[in-house]
Amino acid sequence: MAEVYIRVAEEENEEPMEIPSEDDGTVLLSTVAAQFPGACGLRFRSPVSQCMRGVRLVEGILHAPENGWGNVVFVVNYPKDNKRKMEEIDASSAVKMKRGDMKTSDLIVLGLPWKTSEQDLKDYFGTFGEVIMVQVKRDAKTGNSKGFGFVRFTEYEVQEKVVSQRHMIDGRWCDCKLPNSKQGPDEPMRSRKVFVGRCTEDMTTDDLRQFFIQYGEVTDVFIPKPFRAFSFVTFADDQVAQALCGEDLIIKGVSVHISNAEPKHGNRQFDRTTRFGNGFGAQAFGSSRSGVSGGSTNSSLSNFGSFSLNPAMMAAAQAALQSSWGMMGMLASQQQTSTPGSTSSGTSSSRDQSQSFSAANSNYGASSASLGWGTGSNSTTSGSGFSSGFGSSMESKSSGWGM
DNA sequence: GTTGAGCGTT
Repeated sequence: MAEVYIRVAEEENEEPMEIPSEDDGTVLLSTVAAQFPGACGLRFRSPVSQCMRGVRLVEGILHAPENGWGNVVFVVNYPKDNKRKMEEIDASSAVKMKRGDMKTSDLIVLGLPWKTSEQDLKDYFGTFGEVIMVQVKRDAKTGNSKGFGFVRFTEYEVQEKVVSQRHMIDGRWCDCKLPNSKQGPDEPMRSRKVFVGRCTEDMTTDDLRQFFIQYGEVTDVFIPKPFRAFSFVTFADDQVAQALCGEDLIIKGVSVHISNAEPKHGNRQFDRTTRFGNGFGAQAFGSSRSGVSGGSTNSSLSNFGSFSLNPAMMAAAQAALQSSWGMMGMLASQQQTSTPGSTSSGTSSSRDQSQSFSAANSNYGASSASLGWGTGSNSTTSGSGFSSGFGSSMESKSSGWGM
């Protein structure tokens, strides 16, 4: 049977990407999320009513509208669209807004194929917005690329977009970040990254990404190589990350432990515990919890008041609603296995430039196919325990976590 | 087997 694709785009007018449906005509949310990280649903403009309509979503499975998927371009829903109003009063974004003058800076582009040229970078990044400058760093003598470069945009919004996702450039996944030289005291980071302990060797970056996406948008997964039984998962939203700390989650039938990611060695950290001290009704935080993993929790819950809970609660609610991991896993395992060997993506550490896989969108996510984890019971992870990581340590991460 | 790469000649 011929494969059926549906057309999905981030915005109504953007160029759609084709996403494969399942044999039964449904589309897995995880398939959508593989291309649009953080996606939580789809909507489309009804040709009849001209209104946007939601696509039915049950247990992680998207069901076609009554007349089938057709040619309509479906638009991705993100949790933040629902959250935005609340986020506007969220402390962190309020602080961000307050700071106002957001200028662009050079971004380091890591993981470039050796062959990538400045023109290639310009062509690629030009699709995001106006590019002021690109560089590929090369060895002075040989002229060979060092595998990284820099890019700068005119618009800060574009920069934010670019750092928020990974980039397929000439067949390799690349990361764009603020360079070390630029992440100074004025770009503090609350930790969006968690440490995942007790990992097993068969957990791939895709496995982790697909698992953790149920809690919120995942921006990075790092698995040290060679195998070291732990990994790092970075979320778009620090509160999601913090909410997970302390949890024991079941991935592929294995209990992993989530805790704070410690600042990477070599990361300068400026101690800047006073950041919150002024301007906002923030005296409450002043009481320092300097340690990362302090013990006592319950006292600090009250401080943040109503708003701090929202993103994490959304995450929890989402997790509860999509208790479907067993099912998704089973469906995924019906897809054809492919992708010879490669455990794929992530911030892959092998600089094996020999990989020349076709950059075409083809079958990302197919690599998740082989996961046949038997338990249908991830639900154990969601209901309980989401409270534990809550109170502690939300406030302390004013900086130093630029990871 | 519970804390990760790589960071800018001019």
